[in-house]
Amino acid sequence: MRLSSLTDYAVVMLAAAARHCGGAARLNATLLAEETGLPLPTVQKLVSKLSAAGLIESARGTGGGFRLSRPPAAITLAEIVEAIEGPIALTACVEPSAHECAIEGDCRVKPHWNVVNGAVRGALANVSLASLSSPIPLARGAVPIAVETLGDTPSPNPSREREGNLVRNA
Amino acid sequence: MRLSSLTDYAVVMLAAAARHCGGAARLNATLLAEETGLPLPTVQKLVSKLSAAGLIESARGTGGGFRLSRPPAAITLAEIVEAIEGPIALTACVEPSAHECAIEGDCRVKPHWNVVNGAVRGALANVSLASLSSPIPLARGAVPIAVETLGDTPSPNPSREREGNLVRNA
DNA sequence: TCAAATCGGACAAGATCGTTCCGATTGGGC
DNA sequence: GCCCAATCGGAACGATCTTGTCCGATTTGA
Repeated sequence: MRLSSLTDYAVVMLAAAARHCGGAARLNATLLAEETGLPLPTVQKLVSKLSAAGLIESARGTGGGFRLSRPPAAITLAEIVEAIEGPIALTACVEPSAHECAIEGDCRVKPHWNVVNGAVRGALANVSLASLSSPIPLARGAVPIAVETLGDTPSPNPSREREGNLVRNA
Repeated sequence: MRLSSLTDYAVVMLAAAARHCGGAARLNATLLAEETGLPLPTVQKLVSKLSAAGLIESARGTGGGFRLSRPPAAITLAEIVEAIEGPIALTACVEPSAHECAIEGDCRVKPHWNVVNGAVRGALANVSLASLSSPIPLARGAVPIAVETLGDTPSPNPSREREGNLVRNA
């Protein structure tokens, strides 16, 4: 239930790019690497994936670089996640490709996964890059926030630590 | 953005348990392993985690077994996910433990992650185990389904295949 | 006292993730 | 018209995590 680190980095990088004249100016990977604190090769890889997904337009050669292909308000978090990690699919069931789940027709759980998957994707699609780069977090009315029993479960398996993440500035 | 396989198996296992007299009868791991097609050691590991999380009550010794500690309608999908994978945290930012994200106070993206994380968790908390084991998927009114631009992005990186999943019956 | 069943830890195999390096391509300067 | 510099793009490597399995310890009923 965690996004990959690359997705996290991509959000930070795109948010930084959105603050540069709303994506109108042309940026290069070196500049953004210095600004965000991410390693340059990592930024380059992100640029590759985001360009392949159509979220940014890149130009090669001297003085080249890239810029957002759309205004930040028209880019959703769901698109960023899908650009880096592929289609949003909580389980193998909801992916369109064929899977060898025995007695797929009789599975009573499978139909529900599509609903849950759509709900999760909707939560991500409600967040735009523009709101992500704004200084104050505005709780959108369309996003349901349900954190009722968050302090009940006292960290079932606290052995799941991953401290080795890259230091980043944003 | 994908749940682990063990979480998928836990849902299948609990849904099968819920269908046994609503969790009133006492079950054992061997019976459920045969019924779901999951390997017995995997079911045993799941029973351990779910018992530690308080979702099921287990009794040792001859004639022992386990049963749901609550009615299926009172167990949510979010709780199952947290029991197996730990707290729901899309990024390292939203976890309560301290992280060395440089200039955390100046990060403009971090506050938004809490909102997004709550929305995703809310989508999972709206699904109960009872609805998960019902034959017909009822789209709950509280769950926002937004799949507007699902066919636009033509599978950015289709190399993400994971076919080696266990065959399961549900 | 024995048998049945859970509980906990340990282990190897596999896949995935993150990083780094190097080649291909393009545009400007001479 | 040619060369050089700067950049994107793809491939490969190592590290880390997850997964699946097994075995011994503990507990309870017959």
